Amino acid sequence: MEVLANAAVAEICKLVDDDYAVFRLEITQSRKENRALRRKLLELKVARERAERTMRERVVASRPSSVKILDRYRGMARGEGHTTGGQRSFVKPAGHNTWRDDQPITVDEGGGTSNQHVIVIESADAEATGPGVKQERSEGEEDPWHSRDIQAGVAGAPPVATEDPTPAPALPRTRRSITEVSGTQNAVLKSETKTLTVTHRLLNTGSDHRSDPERLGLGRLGCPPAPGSEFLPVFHQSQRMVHSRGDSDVLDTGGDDPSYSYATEMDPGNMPLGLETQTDLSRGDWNQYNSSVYSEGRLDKEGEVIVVDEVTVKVEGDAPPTWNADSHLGDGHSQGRDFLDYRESLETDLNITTHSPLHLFGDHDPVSTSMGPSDSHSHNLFDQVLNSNDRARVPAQGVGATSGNSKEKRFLCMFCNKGFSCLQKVERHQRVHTGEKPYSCTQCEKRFSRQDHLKMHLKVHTGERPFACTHCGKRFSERRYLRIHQQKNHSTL
DNA sequence: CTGGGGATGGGGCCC
DNA sequence: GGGGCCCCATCCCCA
Repeated sequence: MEVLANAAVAEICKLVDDDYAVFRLEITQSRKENRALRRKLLELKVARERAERTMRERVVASRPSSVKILDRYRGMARGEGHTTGGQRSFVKPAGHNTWRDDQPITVDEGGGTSNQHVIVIESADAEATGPGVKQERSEGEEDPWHSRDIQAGVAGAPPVATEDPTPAPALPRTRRSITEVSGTQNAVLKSETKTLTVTHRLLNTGSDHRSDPERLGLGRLGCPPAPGSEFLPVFHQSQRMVHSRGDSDVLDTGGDDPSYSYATEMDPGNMPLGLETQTDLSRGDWNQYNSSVYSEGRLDKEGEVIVVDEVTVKVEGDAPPTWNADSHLGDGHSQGRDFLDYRESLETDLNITTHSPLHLFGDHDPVSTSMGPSDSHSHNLFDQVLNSNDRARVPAQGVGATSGNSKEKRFLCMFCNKGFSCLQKVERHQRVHTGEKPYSCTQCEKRFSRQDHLKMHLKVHTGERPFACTHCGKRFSERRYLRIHQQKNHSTL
């Protein structure tokens, strides 16, 4: 037994290491690409400045009245600017000859300095060149994989994002950038700036559906259409605990934070940027695992493919993460720390509108499943999800989860694609996958995913047996027991 | 093996 | 429409 366990652990570790190596390779490639882009940008800038200078001299010679304007522009380009318009320039950090990943990019805007954070999620076929995360750094960030903060702009005004006016070119490599500037003026910059590219395919259930949000019916970042009805994959994150007893379960770190409870559905018209965070989480190597998970769900409803390839993540701020993967990871797997930290950085910002259930899958590292809420339970989340999928899939194969025979089931579980008629149901259902058990018994600390289950459980403590047999007087805690009892013992009566 | 009982997931109804 | 609740089915454990 022990030998088997050790062998299993060794295999798991090997898988982790392999995946980590792949991931690191992708990171490296992405960084290289990012550096190249930065260099290119710098060259363009220099060339433009030179051209402007030339033009300025020419204008000075002909129209002295233009000097002021051009000087102003020039100054702006150097980062001294006082522009109020759309012209912005990057200021190359002093002392560096080339752009590096960790260099801040200062966006001079209106005399203030803003941080420029852009993440572009490009189509999945970029995988051919290595599905990497090309991260653009901003001030205060030390390492892209430790980039802690993704703010979806939930609080306050909705995030303003401007898509690149030029329509995304057709495949194979569509790219769209949405730039947000977190700074004094919260202005929106178009992405003539550098972009951070994240390759991702979310919920690609296998078909070769490409990543045109419009085609997918996402609008800007919305919900994909589905044949016959609106299918809304629901991303859900609910509160951790309702009746917290302060137990030490590793996954209750978010329990006391009221803001930890939120649920979001991908709404075509109101798609918060949190979605992007979500999608970002599952990019890269996760796809490997995701595909296996989602393909299970796909068995139910072939053709109901949800693909989100191009989404944008807003990165800003310096808010520290509230949940550290360190506390959830055993030692000996620190190789994946960066990986996990990055993931956590995307997840733990409480302002993120949506919360990726994928984080519960973690990477396809079974060891990491200990991060799941079900850690304290008899089986890990990995098994739980798969088993749950199997279970949930059964009824869906019948009439079809979205066939709408009785009631239109337009809310799709993003884990298994199972359809539900209302949002609460799918949120409730998704706890099967996430392992969330927000309802805790105050008597025995047992937890439940549903309130009614907790209520039922409480009868164990109270000894409540409200259902009495009218024939023999025997009492039962649930009606079903009474019915079974009566069928067996009093069926002839 | 069987029955009782706890846990859990889905569907439906009511407010 | 959402939340709460109930009913039902199923799985599992245990005596």
